[in-house]
Amino acid sequence: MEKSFSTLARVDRHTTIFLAGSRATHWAVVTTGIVAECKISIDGDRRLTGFRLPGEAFGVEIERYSVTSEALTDCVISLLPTNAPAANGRLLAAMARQLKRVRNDHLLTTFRSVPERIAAFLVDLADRGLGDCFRFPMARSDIADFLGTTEPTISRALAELERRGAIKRRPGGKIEIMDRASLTQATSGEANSNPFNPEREISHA
Amino acid sequence: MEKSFSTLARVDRHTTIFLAGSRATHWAVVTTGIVAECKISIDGDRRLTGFRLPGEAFGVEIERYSVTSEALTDCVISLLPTNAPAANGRLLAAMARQLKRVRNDHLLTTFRSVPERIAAFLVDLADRGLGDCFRFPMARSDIADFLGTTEPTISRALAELERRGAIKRRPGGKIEIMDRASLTQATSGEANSNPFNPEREISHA
DNA sequence: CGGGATATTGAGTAGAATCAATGCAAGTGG
DNA sequence: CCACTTGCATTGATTCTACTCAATATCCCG
Repeated sequence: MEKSFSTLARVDRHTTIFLAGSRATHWAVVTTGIVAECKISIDGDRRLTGFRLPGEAFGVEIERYSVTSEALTDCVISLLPTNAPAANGRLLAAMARQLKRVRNDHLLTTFRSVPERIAAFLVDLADRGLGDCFRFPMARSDIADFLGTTEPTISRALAELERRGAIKRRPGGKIEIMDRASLTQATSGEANSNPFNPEREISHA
Repeated sequence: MEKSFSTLARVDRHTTIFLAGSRATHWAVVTTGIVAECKISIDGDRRLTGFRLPGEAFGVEIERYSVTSEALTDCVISLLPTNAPAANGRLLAAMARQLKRVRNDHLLTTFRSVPERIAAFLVDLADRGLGDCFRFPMARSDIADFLGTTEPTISRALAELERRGAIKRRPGGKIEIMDRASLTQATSGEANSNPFNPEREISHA
């Protein structure tokens, strides 16, 4: 793999990194912190469409950004130019991965009940590198925004999942996944691994 | 624009065109008919993630397809090879458009109430070439599947929108958009055009 | 040890799902 | 050519999930 020109940048919490509608000159990879992709309506309503964890890309578009990328925590990101002919194949590969990720984000929000969505979200985060015992790296309000629900309902859903023995709440706000099967079958009623994913993403560029 | 090798294919209703998980050798553009992208779980649960109308592309991926593409009606599609080095820029452009479309599909499903989602969906279809008076090109059950609701609820939502004067049901199952503003403000509470779209897609390859 | 933000719990209610029945339209065979 | 069948859409009655508004608890930081 050839070396391409990337620059590291430090970004404060709540900073807009790429603005929807503006020219897509760069794309980026999260080094540390959490970035959210979102749409913001005229009246200030914000809708999160996905989270980007360390190692994941965002802003992978041509022409103009279709979503706003915002740092949910203090972040370090790696910026790459969109128009670098030498790295064209790389942009294509990144965009293909991005497409799969966006589809996955979408899928997580399609489950009918909130406990199902939370369960799927937990498994997704675990598989994306957080492991089986972690603290949510983003606020409840952000999760609620992404999953199309509210903070109280998230709390209740977590309580419900704990009652079922699927998870356990640990001190420090940590959540441990105790019974993966019961979490994934909460999302399908039958199968014992995420039934919608033909193959899991293994690595990131 | 250079000529690229595409082949036309006729596809019967309910046929799977690309299967999630299989090798992505081709992508395609709908010529006539309606194609749906969906995820299918082990237990047969189907979840539609988006509709592709004439002129729109689907299956634009590398390596493997992450969703299944299925003909909802009898279709004619135009197939293009994924690995055609001469048309690499074309694939990138198609994928970038696809990414925007998938994001838009996702966004349509994020509105909290069903009337909001239906309203946004109506405006979206109108803007994607169906105009202001059309018959839904797909079954109610497919719309329900896509919008995360049920057929009865769709009927009620349409009745509600008609009561508000936003739409009018015409003979032959047609629906006419009477008051676009009231439809779009049903999706935000304030603004008078889709508040989430920084720019509308104008053309297709 | 306070104080502010964040998270959980509680009571009441609204919206949508469910189950079931009816309406409607197009196609088929007698 | 009309009755029947079949698939699709709408309407109705009930149940239940999850939202809302509010209060309380917990965590983290100075």
